[in-house]
Amino acid sequence: MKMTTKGRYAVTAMLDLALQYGNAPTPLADIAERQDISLSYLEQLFALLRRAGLVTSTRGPGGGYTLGRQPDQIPVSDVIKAVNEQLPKTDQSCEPCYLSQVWDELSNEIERFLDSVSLADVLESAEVKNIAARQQRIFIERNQVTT
Amino acid sequence: MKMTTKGRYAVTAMLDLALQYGNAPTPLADIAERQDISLSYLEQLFALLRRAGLVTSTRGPGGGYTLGRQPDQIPVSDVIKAVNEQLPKTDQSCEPCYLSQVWDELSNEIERFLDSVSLADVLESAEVKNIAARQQRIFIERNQVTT
DNA sequence: GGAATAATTGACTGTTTTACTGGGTTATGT
DNA sequence: ACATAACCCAGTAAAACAGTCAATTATTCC
Repeated sequence: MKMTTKGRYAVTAMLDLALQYGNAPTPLADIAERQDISLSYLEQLFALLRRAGLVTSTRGPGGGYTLGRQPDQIPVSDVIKAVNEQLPKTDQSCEPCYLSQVWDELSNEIERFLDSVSLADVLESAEVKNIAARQQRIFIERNQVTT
Repeated sequence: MKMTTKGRYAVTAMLDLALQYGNAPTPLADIAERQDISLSYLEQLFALLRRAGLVTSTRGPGGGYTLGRQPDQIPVSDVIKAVNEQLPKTDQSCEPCYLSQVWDELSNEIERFLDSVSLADVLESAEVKNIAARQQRIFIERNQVTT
């Protein structure tokens, strides 16, 4: 799981869309102004988000973008992965450097956390910590069995 | 909390050092070979790590680097922050874009998680999930009070 | 049909970060 | 003295980031 400012832009824009959910499609120009992001940069990001099926588009006047699913059905991790998508992930052939794999485990732990947090969750800011707690209750159970 | 490959390099190298903890100082050349990282790049990273007090150095033959503290006293977050340290964090003057702040909360949640995971924890790979669980038990309590 | 809207596409630019190369100097143990 | 290894610095190719600009296409509204 990569955490960069690019992912931050994408998530912020998606949160904006989530706030408009249920209303008419939102033009990128509106998001650009509200979130202070360059319109053309948003276009790039939304091309990726659309390819990932996270948003649907409507052209013409009154058109714009809409969330592809309900805000509570879109994990933050999906948004981040959509804009970061680089495939060269697993480098085999590296026998002695299992330490990199140890790092990967840590990274996966974070990914699992973001898997469990939806856009709707994030919007109810105070709620975020509850989600963390709820999701980690699963960890506890998992470890009570394993350990 | 920024998660990049740079941080991954740094953490991997520090984990290598953690494995040698208690022995003689480890030359960067050894780490470079074992972890397949460019020596000069390691030098750059260790300059930052040393400035952060995470490692101590010994010059001359038989010299090298040693962890500044015990492996269980060094959180992963410290390592990542040490090599990423860029100060321009808080951009005030942005009144309407509270959505960015919402993202920050999420980012902080991850940072808190990595605060609670030490190098020693990471090494006992299986242990990582236990840490996650333990740390989140605190969240639960925190939220039981708050909610 | 014509005009405005807004997505879609693509090429192109400047800046920053990444990851690395290579050179040197300084300290230190043998 | 000499080898070792940290330290320091200058440069650099490639990538990622963030944005600009222009053109095209689909749609709605008049």
